[in-house]
Amino acid sequence: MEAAGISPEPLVCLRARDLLHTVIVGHDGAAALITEVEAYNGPDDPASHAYTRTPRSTMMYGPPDRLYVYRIHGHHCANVVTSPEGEGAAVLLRAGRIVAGHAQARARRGDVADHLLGRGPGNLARALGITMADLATELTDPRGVHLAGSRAGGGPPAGVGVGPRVGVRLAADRPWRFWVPGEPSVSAYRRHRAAVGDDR
DNA sequence: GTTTAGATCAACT
DNA sequence: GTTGATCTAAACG
Repeated sequence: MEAAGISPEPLVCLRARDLLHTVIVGHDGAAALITEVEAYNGPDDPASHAYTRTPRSTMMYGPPDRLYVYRIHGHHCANVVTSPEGEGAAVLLRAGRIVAGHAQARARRGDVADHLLGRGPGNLARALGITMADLATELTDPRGVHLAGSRAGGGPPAGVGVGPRVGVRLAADRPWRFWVPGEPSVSAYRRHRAAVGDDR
């Protein structure tokens, strides 16, 4: 019997919330205020690449504040490893508002409206110039792609939107997506066509 | 065995 | 028209 058991959010969700309204600096001066993220909880999350442990996913089990990049549909997606060594949790950067280097971002993305430059994980990565070459980048090292030390959006967001992750097939109902309400750069929810929930 | 490159198609703008 | 923690297949060790 579930005694009013609202399952507590894993730590990675708190880290995901923390990343909102922080700035990620990409290549050639392009930078984005993070407005939408998703949490992936390693071995306890069927939707995570770390669910099966391989030489590749081992990187996610490594030290935090490193960049995990993967390809999908010919695009790249950027994740931040957030957990201490051994846990394999990471946060997908789903959207951001370009706050610097608009010209560079637009050169890579094409001539689109500002709020569309970093809308969606593939677009955000492209706007920032992130590719597989940036895999395992130290996000604390200002020489390359990195996270700004502190929030530059005027502080933490007033409220945070919460909902299920976009486009995942497995564990589709876990509300581990977080976004800044009112941000036009946040993408709409799209459920996977063959989405499957958890059995627990 | 694992990893990267490309593609498909429902949902979105 | 555009996008994407899916999917298949080719490349690699």
